[in-house]
Amino acid sequence: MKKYTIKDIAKLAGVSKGTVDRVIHKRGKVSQAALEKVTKLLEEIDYQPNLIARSLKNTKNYHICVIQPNPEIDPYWQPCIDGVNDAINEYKSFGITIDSYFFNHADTDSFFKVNEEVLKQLPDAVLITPVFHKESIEVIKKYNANNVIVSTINDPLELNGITNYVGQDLIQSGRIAARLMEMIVPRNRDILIVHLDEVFNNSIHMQLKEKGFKNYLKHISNSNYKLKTYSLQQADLDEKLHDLLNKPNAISGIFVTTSKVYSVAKIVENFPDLNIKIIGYDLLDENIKYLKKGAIDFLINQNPKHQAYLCITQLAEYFLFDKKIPKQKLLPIDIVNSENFDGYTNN
Amino acid sequence: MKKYTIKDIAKLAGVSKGTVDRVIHKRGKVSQAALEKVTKLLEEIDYQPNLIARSLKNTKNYHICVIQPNPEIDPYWQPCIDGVNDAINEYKSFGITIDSYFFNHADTDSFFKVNEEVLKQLPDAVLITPVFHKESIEVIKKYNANNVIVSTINDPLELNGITNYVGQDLIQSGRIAARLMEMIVPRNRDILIVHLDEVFNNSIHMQLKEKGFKNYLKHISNSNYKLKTYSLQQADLDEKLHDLLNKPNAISGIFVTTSKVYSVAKIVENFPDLNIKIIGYDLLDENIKYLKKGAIDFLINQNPKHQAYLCITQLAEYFLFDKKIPKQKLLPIDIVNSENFDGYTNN
DNA sequence: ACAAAAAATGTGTTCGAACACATTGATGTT
DNA sequence: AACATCAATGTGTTCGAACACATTTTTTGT
Repeated sequence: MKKYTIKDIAKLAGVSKGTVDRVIHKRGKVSQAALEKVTKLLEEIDYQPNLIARSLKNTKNYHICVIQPNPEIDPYWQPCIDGVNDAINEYKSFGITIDSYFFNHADTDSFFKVNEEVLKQLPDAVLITPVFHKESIEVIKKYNANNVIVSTINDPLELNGITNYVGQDLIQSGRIAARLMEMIVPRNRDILIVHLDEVFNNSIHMQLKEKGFKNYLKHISNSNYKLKTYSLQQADLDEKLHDLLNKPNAISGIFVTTSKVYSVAKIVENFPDLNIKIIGYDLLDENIKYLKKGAIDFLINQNPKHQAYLCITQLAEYFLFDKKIPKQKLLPIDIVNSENFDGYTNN
Repeated sequence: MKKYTIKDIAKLAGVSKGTVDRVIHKRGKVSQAALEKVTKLLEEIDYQPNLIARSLKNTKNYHICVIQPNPEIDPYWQPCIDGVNDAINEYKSFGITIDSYFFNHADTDSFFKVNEEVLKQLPDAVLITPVFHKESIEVIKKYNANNVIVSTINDPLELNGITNYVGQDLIQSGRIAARLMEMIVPRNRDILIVHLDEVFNNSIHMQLKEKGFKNYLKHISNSNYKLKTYSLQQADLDEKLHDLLNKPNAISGIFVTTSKVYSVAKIVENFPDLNIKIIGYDLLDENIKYLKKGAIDFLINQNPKHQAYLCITQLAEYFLFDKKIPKQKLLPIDIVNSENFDGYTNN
């Protein structure tokens, strides 16, 4: 199982390593005879270039900028930083530098400002978390014009300018929630779908989850759930939810399409007799607290940490080892309950 | 953000690269003055050696042998091969060769024979799937005596001779099943725990799962489930299960601790009125078929493919880049239903 | 047939770390 | 003073691929 080098092949073919190199890289300037001889040999021994030697030659330092919402404003984004940090540690000695930039996810201006700053630096790639739908499309165009590779996570923009998207199938995500709900909420009951955020949010992921949720329940026979949808900001939640829970024909299940499910659980906790089942998103500490108590029944893990990590990893492997980047990478959608959350938080 | 090389540091410290090298590798033969100057400089600029250059120098070809049950006899083991193949593709151009060896998981002799063959080759590392508990301990001792690194997956042997174990917390795995069962089976009902395999199996993972399952149910108040445990080989299943299902006070939930859950579902299917909930293990095609139909309610994914892949990856990164191997790596325990299995099978 | 142009082929250097080997300088011994 | 000893330091080569540059061979035009 010898490892063949260019030199070995040159000797075997009776030519110089320069010629072998020209054949491998299709640089031309090679006679038909030499071309055939070397090509045949390369195939025969299944030549695999030593990627370590190859990338050693390439001494360039690659620069990746990460642009994401400030986790101090919304803690949901903290795992992204952790994922990025893991990637930094893994690749810093390979000549890849990564800088993070934060914007306020309630303020499109800050988003534009940060992107301008990044664009000035002309990094090799940017990783954008597109919470602002149409604004993101705008800035991505600018990056494309400047040959900056654009990667996105979390929210599929369906855009040509994006090199790779790492995320989840959000419609399917909604279907999963519906299937779980079906298993734990008796038929004919009322189920609430709640879109909940601190601020107005023009990203579409909540709508896609709702679509999947309804879609699943529509196609099972005799389900007869009564569905109601509310789009709320956190400030309004308390009043609205109390209204609903105090009505006579109360609800039996709540599907919260965001990571803010803990604030729903906090209120519902006070109505233990209603035996309301709650399903929501993401492994925030606050969510896990209620999951352990049994106030939240299931959490669906969007795995932002792994999304960010994987995205950076793909870029790094592309720069360093010429590895192809898949246009889209859909991560598994983890179902989390009070017993298995540990495996997802400690990774 | 310049990347400093040994040469840079030599120049800055006013010494030769040889001296810097001696400091970095603590080879001695360096004056106190030079040592201090270089050490200080290294810290100041947080010197990170270029791992690519370092490993280029190391031209050794590492050899890893994988020893696992023959997937043609038990298809559960096919994903391991897929995981290993992924790893092969990823590392073949880095000077890592991997050979697979299969044994019959019903025949300890074949296990010994294969291990003998592997030992003769003196590979750098072996990846063993220890389905035979005490036999595995025996062969691992031999590998240790010959300085062959031993990695294991799937079944924690709690043994000193093992360099790394990649797997899951099996007790917790049982608890997860119990938590799910609790959510979908009404209280006071009968629940069956079934250990099911084609052959007699002396590995302990089934016992650990049972322990976790019982442990969880014991500690919830008023659960009052009646638990019964059966250890069966597939040949005896049909008769035994029919017996049980035809009794008056029939069971409402079945927890199968192995991947053979499909053969339970196949029988239970014929008793739709009993509305029996089934939870089992692993994403075999046959299991997913029943999961989709609703005959199986949940599958717990042990992710053998990722276990194998990760194990090889860790070894490779250790050989190539001196990366530390964690003694134990516990993978998350995935809860799979009819809607999210796709994300786990297509990876 | 011969020079010039073009094509084919060969040679040598580089990347950064590792290490074998060579050189320097200080100290001690006779 | 001459020489051996030994610690400290410096130099040069290697790993495999990539590519610039040098050299040889072939083709073309007159």
